[in-house]
Amino acid sequence: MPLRMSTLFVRTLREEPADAELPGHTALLRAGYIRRAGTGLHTWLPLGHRVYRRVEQVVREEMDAIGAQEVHFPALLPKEPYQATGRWEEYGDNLFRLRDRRDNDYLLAPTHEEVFTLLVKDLYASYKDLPVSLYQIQTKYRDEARPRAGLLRGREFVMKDSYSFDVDDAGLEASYDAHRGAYVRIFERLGIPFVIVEAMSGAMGGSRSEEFLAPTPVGEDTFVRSPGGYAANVEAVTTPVPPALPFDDAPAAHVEDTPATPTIETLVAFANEHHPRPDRPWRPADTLKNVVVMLTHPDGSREPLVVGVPGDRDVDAKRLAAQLEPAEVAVFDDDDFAAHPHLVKGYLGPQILGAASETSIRYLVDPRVVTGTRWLTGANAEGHHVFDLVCGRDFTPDGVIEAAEVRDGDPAPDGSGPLELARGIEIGHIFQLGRKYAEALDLKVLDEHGKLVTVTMGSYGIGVSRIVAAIAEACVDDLGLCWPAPIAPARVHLVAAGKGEEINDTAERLAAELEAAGIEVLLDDRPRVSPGVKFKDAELLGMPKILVVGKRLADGVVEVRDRASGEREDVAVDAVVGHLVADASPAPR
RNA sequence: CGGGGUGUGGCGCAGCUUGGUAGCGCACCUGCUUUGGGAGCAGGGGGUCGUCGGUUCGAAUCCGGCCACCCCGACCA
Repeated sequence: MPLRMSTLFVRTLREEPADAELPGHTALLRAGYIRRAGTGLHTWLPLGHRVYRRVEQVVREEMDAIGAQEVHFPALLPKEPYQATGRWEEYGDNLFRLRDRRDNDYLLAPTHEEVFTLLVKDLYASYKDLPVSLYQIQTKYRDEARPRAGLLRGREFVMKDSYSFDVDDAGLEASYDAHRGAYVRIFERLGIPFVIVEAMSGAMGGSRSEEFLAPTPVGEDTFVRSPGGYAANVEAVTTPVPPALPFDDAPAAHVEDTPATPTIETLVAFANEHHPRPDRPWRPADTLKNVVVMLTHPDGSREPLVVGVPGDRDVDAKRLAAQLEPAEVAVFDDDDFAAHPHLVKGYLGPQILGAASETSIRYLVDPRVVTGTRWLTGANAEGHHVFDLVCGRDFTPDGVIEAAEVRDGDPAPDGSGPLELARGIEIGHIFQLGRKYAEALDLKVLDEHGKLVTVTMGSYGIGVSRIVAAIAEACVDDLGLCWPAPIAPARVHLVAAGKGEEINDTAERLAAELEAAGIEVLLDDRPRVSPGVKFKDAELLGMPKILVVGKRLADGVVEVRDRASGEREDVAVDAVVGHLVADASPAPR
């Protein structure tokens, strides 16, 4: 049975809702696929839910195909498992917490590592039971500080999350690869363009990790790629380490008066005027910029940290935060400076920094700051800087940190060429959790020698509702939506344009024949609606093909339009079903 | 959590400065006309003006509190 516009629960909007956010989100609202129910909350209407269910089904089929088994947990969970892993605290305000009538704490789960781990622990005790992969398609909740971008960052969203359980690293590797393959097939089937990038494992802990991103300018994630095939989330980009330099002939470090030079810009200008270099002017890259932040560790303790980067680069707050997780990073405010009088704002230098120093403040530097590099940097006194401070001679950092901003043109870490920055929507994330959760929750099995071993886990997520939004953003144009065939609510939007029994009867007959041939049809059978309105709605709703039965029927001809390309062709009415069936079949090779 | 803005039928907005019992477009209902690019005419239904309090003979309009929502930033699948 075709879907009928005359009875479909939908109302298209001519105007853009005031709270529409992105082009695709606007189109979904205008086309009547979704309704906003509150901040970060959306209702799926029949058309939208149809698309959503198709995405879900593709995901389900490919998960089943790698032998993963579907389960379903409650979204509402007691806090205890999350306390055991520390995430009841770590998740902070982003966790929806609630209390029952007996004052017990609960949460609306943002993700389900803990309960999956405990489930396997409850039922399995032997290496013979492993490996096993379990998944669910479940509504997740995050109390986002600022929900935005329509469906892309809501407070409620649907995620497919799966978890693999293996006895050893080789097993985990195989489970990870199986999921990776399934994800590639899922996104290919959905017809959504994607790139796979190296990622940070983030708040989940763990090691190997990759993200699947749908490239689009409206994406919230920044990633890089090189001509040679390197691709990474900007948070995960590593900096090639230059070789150490000899410094035997370097002059001794010397402190100079540099009044009123609290910024790199003022410092470089002053140095060029009063202490010019013999070979070339001073440049920001010659300076070592030291940024102090305040860390708050999960146990609540606070620690100042200084990060040194070449002065021509800013610290990227996201990269810094990703490196320091699970600690929280905050700017060092005036009160903090007052409490640490050694730290002179604008004139920080490494001489008094480092775990072994008088202040014992941890000092981490950019990987470009290698032994033998020579710097112009703060002298820890108002209006003073030190010149020719040599790394490895005059100061020794406590370690390196990837916190400096990444720029277009920076070299890829694997030597595959200059990096290009781009934006994308994260639609999938796979990573090897390792034993973090198994250890925290004591998931162990007996191995073949009768010895207890801790299970190693992988965690794999796909944002199901987010994919619908990502595809809408990827496919939207001035006229409206345009779905890839595999997830479109119907393959053909059949417009009965004009009045007359013959037009209506023919439209009805073609709809029935197409459905009988396995082609889903959305039939615009609304009486007394002008052709113009039907055309606009057809374009807005975005079925891949629009079939118009109208005035040319008198000549035995109907019109087939391709929504994506806009191409139109006249087809004999008797041939059009065969034409559309052939179009829907896979191309012969 | 900082900064800015907005709350008026289902949707988009005007009215507020200068208080006098609510209006326009879209959508919806009825009738006639129209029918290949969001039709025309006529008639009609639908709003405690976010909320609580204050000022006033009288408040959508002025004053105060609260709430909600949007944008930019900080933070995150």
